[in-house]
Amino acid sequence: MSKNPLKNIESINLGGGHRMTPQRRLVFDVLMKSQDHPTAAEVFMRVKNSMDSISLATVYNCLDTLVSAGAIKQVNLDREPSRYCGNLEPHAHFHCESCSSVLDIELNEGAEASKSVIIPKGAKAEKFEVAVRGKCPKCARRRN
Amino acid sequence: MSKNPLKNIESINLGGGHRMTPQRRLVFDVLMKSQDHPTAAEVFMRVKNSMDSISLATVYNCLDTLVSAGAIKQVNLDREPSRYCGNLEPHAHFHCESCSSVLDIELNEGAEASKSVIIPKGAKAEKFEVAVRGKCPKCARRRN
DNA sequence: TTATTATTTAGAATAATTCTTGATAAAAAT
DNA sequence: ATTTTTATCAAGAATTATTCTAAATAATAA
Repeated sequence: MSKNPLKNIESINLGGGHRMTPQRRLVFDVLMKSQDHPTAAEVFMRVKNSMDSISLATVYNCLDTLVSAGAIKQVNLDREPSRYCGNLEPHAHFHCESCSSVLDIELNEGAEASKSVIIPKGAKAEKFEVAVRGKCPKCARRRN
Repeated sequence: MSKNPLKNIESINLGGGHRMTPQRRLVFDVLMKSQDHPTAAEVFMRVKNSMDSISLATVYNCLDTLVSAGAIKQVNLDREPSRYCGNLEPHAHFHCESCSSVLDIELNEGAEASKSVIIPKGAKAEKFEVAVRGKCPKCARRRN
């Protein structure tokens, strides 16, 4: 189960007249239940179990809406399909170069990523993102 | 001019029987002369000035070969087209959310990004990447 | 109710990138 | 020097993730 301070979907304010719909609820629930970082296509397959009539376009729409509302996170690594993440706690991502899986990794208190770079004069830094690439525990063990 | 320890293209070993060709040389030269981080399409346009017959597919091929050889870097931010970077010095990227430009930013000695995250037991971290998002000096000034 | 606005769906469209194929060129072998 | 092998190039087709379009449906507001 992902760490998400939103007790449930009902507490999400989608904003701007957006409605909470069965489709959005299901997409959100799937992400809350997911340990991995599914792509839109994977979310689609999982949601289809509960609602066979849902379309891939709707899954994309729902994911976009939930990302905009700050209810979930979108994770982009390299040129691979976007992945989605229900963990709203600040964290970074570990990207396995062997199996392409994505793992959440914890941030070290007191060693913020923001301290590791020198922001150019006049620029306004808003978000810092750390991505680690390598071999996940499973793949490292198999030494492939 | 990008910081690149390779004096010139001739010193690049492409490896595995790969040849240094006029097209690869030109693509490399364009990146050496670029301050920005051009996309493949932009590299294509710039290279076309020197060699009108070159094709976009060839530019993609050359970029891939040069990236594999370690002569240039590929920079992927969000789902935007890949950008290419002739700066081989360790550095991070600042991504402007207003104009989509990409700036190289320096790393702070002694505050390595690797210290900011906790690598899972058993995983082998190979590369650390810091990306900063915000407004570049130009866009921050215009407050848009 | 009626009018307005948001949502869903299926499929078409888009765009970056990769793949395919035949032609060309360079390198290696004879 | 030819022949053979291998690598490269170019044009365009194919792929794939994602977005867009348009019509149907549903929810909300008037």
